[in-house]
Amino acid sequence: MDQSSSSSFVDTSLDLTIGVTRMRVKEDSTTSALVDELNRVSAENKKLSEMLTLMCENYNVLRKQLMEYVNKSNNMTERDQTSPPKKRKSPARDDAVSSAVIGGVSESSSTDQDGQYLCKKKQREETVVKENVSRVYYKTEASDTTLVVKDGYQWRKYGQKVTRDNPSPRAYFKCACAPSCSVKKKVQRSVEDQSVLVATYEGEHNHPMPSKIDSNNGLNRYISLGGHTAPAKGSSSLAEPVTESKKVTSPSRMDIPEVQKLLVEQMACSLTKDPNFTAALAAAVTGRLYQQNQTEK
DNA sequence: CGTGTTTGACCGGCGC
DNA sequence: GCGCCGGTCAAACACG
Repeated sequence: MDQSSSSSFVDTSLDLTIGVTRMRVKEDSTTSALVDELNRVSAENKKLSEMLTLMCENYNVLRKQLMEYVNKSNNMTERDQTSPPKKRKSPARDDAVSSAVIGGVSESSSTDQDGQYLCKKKQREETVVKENVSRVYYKTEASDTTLVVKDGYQWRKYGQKVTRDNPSPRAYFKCACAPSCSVKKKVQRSVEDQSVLVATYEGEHNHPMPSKIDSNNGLNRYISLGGHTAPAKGSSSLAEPVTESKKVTSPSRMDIPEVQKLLVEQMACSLTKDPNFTAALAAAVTGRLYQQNQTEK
């Protein structure tokens, strides 16, 4: 994963204050100076665009590799599971779990997510075959204390527990769409990021999706990896129903341009949340306006 | 009153 | 065998 390391640390910071200081020194600057400044900014913008493009390409390559890896691993562990889920316990819970990644959130992987809990589990369960389990990350407001994930299906909550590895309570849901459907899901906040809900789905729905609720919600954004999906920032834990039909082995349904578009949105969102960036941007804008006023007089 | 949620009790697996 | 812990049950409760 050399490419990721090289692309993940691309410095996209803009030194927007340079123009301001220069403008104050050269209050009587000519139009050519302005053009030079404009050219410089344009060049920098172009450079940043190229870097972003490179980053997107690297991201796509990594994504492709991950999907291939997930497909390969699931071909070996899945599809021979015919026995229904046990009533009580399914010990091999997390082995075949692959995770979705939320754009803008540093959800590295399921191994980082669960930390030592997963490490301990994996030590004794590496060879155990398991049922169809998927994990989905939902970005929510940190202040939102509800563990409700609207993913298109109807769920009935049947329990809640505080687990040892996570101070946040874990909610247990059963599919309420059909009595014969034994799909369960567990929803718990991420240890690392309280604004992220981790929903673990067990089993497969043996019925169609009841409704297309929330499908008209344009705020729903997902970046899927290896058959898992996750909403983007500001989606308020609403999920597109179509994502539920996906399984671990299914490839991403999102087109590459769509992913790139979302990536850009996530980066923009991250930048706008950076106080240093907004301060620098404000200084640059005010400086530019000041300069324009000076030149017009 | 019906339906969904909450929450304490209980069950069973697992490690020591 | 015992205790811990995750998962489930079911009575109590809330709400429309």
